[in-house]
Amino acid sequence: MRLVIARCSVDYVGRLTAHLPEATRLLIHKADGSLLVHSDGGSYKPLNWMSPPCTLEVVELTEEQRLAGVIECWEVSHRKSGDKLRVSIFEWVSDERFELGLDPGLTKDGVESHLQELLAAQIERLGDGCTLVRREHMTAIGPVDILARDAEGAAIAVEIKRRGEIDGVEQLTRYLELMNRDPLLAPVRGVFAAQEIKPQARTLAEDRGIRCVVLDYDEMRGEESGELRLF
Amino acid sequence: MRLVIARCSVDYVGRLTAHLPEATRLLIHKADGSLLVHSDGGSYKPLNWMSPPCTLEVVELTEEQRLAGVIECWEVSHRKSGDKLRVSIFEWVSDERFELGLDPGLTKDGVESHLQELLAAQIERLGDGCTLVRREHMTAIGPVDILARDAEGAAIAVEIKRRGEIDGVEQLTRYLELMNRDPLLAPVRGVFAAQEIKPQARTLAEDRGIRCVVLDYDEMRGEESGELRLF
DNA sequence: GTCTCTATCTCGGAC
DNA sequence: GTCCGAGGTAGAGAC
Repeated sequence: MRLVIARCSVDYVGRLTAHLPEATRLLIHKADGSLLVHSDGGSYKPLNWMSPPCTLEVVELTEEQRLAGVIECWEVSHRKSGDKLRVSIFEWVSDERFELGLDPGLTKDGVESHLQELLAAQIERLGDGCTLVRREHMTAIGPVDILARDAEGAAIAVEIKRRGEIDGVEQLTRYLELMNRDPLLAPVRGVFAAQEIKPQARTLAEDRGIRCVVLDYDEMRGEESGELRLF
Repeated sequence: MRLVIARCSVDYVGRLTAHLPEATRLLIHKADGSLLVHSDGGSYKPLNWMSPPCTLEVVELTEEQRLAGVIECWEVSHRKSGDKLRVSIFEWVSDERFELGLDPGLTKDGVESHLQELLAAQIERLGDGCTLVRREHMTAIGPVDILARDAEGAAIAVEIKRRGEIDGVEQLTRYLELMNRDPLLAPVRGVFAAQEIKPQARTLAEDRGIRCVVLDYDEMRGEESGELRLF
């Protein structure tokens, strides 16, 4: 990894055109060839960048650049898309290299799949007498998160999100339309389950006869660990 | 901006739980308090991070940590959500500070708004005799990108995307449903215009009677500059 | 390879 | 502030 602090301007030409005026910034050139341009704020996302696979080339300065005060120019090109990042350097502040080695990487827990797991194990949260048919029930246009049956045996299709927004309702609507054409399943009712459901999404869902269920993640996790203690 | 290279492990507790095992990494502590943890690859997105507004605190080491070889421990807490990032440092490799100052920021060009501008100026691409009514025509659920009328005076609602995908068709469908309830506008036809239209989106659109129009950005830009030259 | 959906999405704009 | 839509979305997983 090469870390450079320099006064520079940056131009990107690719899926869009973008320009960064001259200022002092952090340039991170990673071992995989990628380049990140960071300012001292506006976290996480670089001001500009080039993703791997790409190559950095120090290019010859034109007379025009030299007169403008440029002392070095980098051209970072994406190997497939042809996108280009041009960094014009006006002043070096710092330039260092470090050997970091491979990173063991991040382990995560607590996302949508966990919610799905918990709801499958606590399917009665959909209503008394509900039973699980299966998780990831396949349809022609993709898997429905949970397929269940109510106390009377009628099918229920459940779409689970961490945050329930309009596109989740649309997704469930497409599944329901398709599943209701299957005489073995129809009629299928829809349930939109999420930790948090946005007002617009709730309105759209209820307008379409889809029931909204807010899931309490901590409570569900507590119930799971409580059950585990019984064994 | 403080740049640290250190052997460290990182734990995040917040919207999810995540852990990074001990390894040498780059820690970027920005002027706004945010912290980024980067490895030497997998560009753009940090392995872990904390967004502003947040505060970094050097916390007392427990006996357990000391025995495990930790020499310093940071706790970065988000001021509102309570999310926490804990960085346990085992070895310092480098530690430097730089004054970068405020960044003038990025200027962009070439996105959806420009496509909208161009299509408004070249509205005949929708068909001979078409006329522009207005851009960003407001409806109760949001603005329609372009409202136009065909040679016969019938209304046309246009949704513009850089890449036309299913959710864009759903969005236009919602607008059309609403607009067709308005006796002053109805009947309103839909046009889905994009630089590139995905097969699934095209199928869905045509199934709903929405016409698909592929926009050639370079050609439209050329026509614009060609017209400008005439003046 | 393609397509699809998630994301500690981030970011900006409107209300 | 909240809500909503766009993104050079990126990234993972299924087919």
